[in-house]
Amino acid sequence: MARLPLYYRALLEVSDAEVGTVSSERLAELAGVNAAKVRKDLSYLGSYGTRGVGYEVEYLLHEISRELGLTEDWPVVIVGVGNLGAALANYRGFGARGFRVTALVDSDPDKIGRHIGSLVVEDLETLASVVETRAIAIGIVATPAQAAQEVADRLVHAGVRSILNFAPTVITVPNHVSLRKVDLATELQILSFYQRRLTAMPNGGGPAGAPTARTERTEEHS
Amino acid sequence: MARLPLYYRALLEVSDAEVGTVSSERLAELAGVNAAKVRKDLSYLGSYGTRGVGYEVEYLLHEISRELGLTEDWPVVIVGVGNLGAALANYRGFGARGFRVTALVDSDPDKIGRHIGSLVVEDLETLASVVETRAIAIGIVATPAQAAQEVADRLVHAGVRSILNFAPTVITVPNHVSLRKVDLATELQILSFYQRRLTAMPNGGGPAGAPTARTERTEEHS
DNA sequence: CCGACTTTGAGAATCCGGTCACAAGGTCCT
DNA sequence: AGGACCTTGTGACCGGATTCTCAAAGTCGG
Repeated sequence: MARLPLYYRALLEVSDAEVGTVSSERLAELAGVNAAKVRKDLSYLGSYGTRGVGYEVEYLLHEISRELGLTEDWPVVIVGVGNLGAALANYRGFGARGFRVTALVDSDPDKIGRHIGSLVVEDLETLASVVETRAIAIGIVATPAQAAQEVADRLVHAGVRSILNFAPTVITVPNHVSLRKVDLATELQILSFYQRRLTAMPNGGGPAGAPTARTERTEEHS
Repeated sequence: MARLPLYYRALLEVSDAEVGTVSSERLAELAGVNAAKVRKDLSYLGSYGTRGVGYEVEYLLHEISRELGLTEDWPVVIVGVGNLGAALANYRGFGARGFRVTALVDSDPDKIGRHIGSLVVEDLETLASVVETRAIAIGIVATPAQAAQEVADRLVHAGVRSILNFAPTVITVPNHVSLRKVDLATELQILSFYQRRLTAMPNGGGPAGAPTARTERTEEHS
C-alpha cells in the first residue's frame, strides 16, 4: 500500500520519544488517517501487534522498513540537472534513508562536467553504462516536458524499473516498470481551483460544520 | 476534480498543432485516462462539446482555465528557503501560468536578506504583514519537518487559505483551508516497495499479460 | 486465579469512483 | 432532404477501498 511510508514516519516519531508500544489509534492520529484503516493495513502484512496492548514499535518499524525495501539501498540517477534536478541532488530529504543519488546526467554540453555536491554531471549518451555499472535502480526525470518521454524510454531500455517523473507531462512506460509522478504545477492548479471556489462564494462554503475543526485532509478536499 | 489540470495540459498540446475540435477519445489518450472519464468530468462542468464532433478546443480551454482560476493570478509565498525552497523560487514551471512567487521568508538570520532571483528573503516574523500587503493567496511550506506545523499555523492565521506542503510530515489545518502535500521521500519509498517486489520474485511478477504493453499508470500500480 | 478493561483482527455494510453501454443529438455526404 | 455515421451525455453496473462493529485475545490489578 501507498500508506506504508506514512506509518513508517509516524513510527519514527514515536520511537524517539516514548518506548514499547503504540495503539492503532495513536498511529492513526500521527499518520492522519482512520484507526481502522491502520489496523487493516498492518494486518495485511501479517499479524504483528498484540491485542489489548498495541504494536511493538521497534519490531513494527523493522517489519515495515523491510517491506518497503528500506533495508537495501537503491542507487538513484537524476536525469536533467536544471533548477529542480540540482535541488533534488542536494536534497538531504532522501539522501537520508536508503536512497543514494549516485549519478547525474544531462544532455546540455554546458552542464556536463559541472560539479554538484560530490557528483559530476555526465552525458546523457552514457546513461546505459552508468545505469549498468552503478546498478541504478531508480530514475528521476527532471527534464523539460519535451524530453521526458524519450528520457523515460532510455531509462527503461537501460534496465531501470522504477521512475519518478517531475516533468509536467504524461509519460508512458511498459507495464513492468513502476511510474510515479510529482507535478508541481498541477498541485498549484488544484489549490487554485479550491481557492476560486472560496472567493467566489464569500461565506456559504462549508456545510455548517464547526468552522474551526481541525481536519487532516490532503487527498479528498471534502 | 483533480484531473482538470491534466485536461488543461492536454488541450494546450492540441491547441498548438491542430485546430477546431477534439474528441474525448483523443483527450483521454493525451491525458492518460479513460475516455468515459473525460466525458463525465467535462459534463460535470456543463455541457460544452457537441455530439458527433467533439469539444471545441479554444472554448473548452477557456472554460477550464476559468474553472481552475487560472484567469486570475495568485500571489504565492514560499516559507523556508533551503535547497528545495530556493529551487522552487527559481522554477519557471509555475511562474508560467498565473502563479507568481511574490515573497520568500525564512527564520534563519543568515538567509534573511539574501537575494534569490529578483526577490529578497524576508523574516518569518513579518509573514503576517507580507501576506496582507501583497494579497498572498497560496503558501508553500518548504521548511524542515519540525517547523512545518507552526509555519502552517502562521500562514492560516495570516489569512492564507491554500497551502502546499513539501515538508515530510503530516500537518493539520482548519477545514476551511485547502491542503495538499508533495512528499518526495514517500514517493521514493513507494517505488522502492514495488522494486523490492520485482527483485524478490525474479520472473513471475506480472499475471501473464503482454509483457511489453504500454500502459499509463501512475496512481494504482495494478 | 478471576474479572474488568483495553485493543487487535476480521466480517459485514457502505460508499465512492471508474467503467460500460446505449440512446439522444448532431454532422456530412449524396 | 434523408440516411449513414460519429461522438457526447448519462444511467446502470461493478469492484475496491473505507468504515463500522464486535467477538477474540491479551494484560493488569486485586
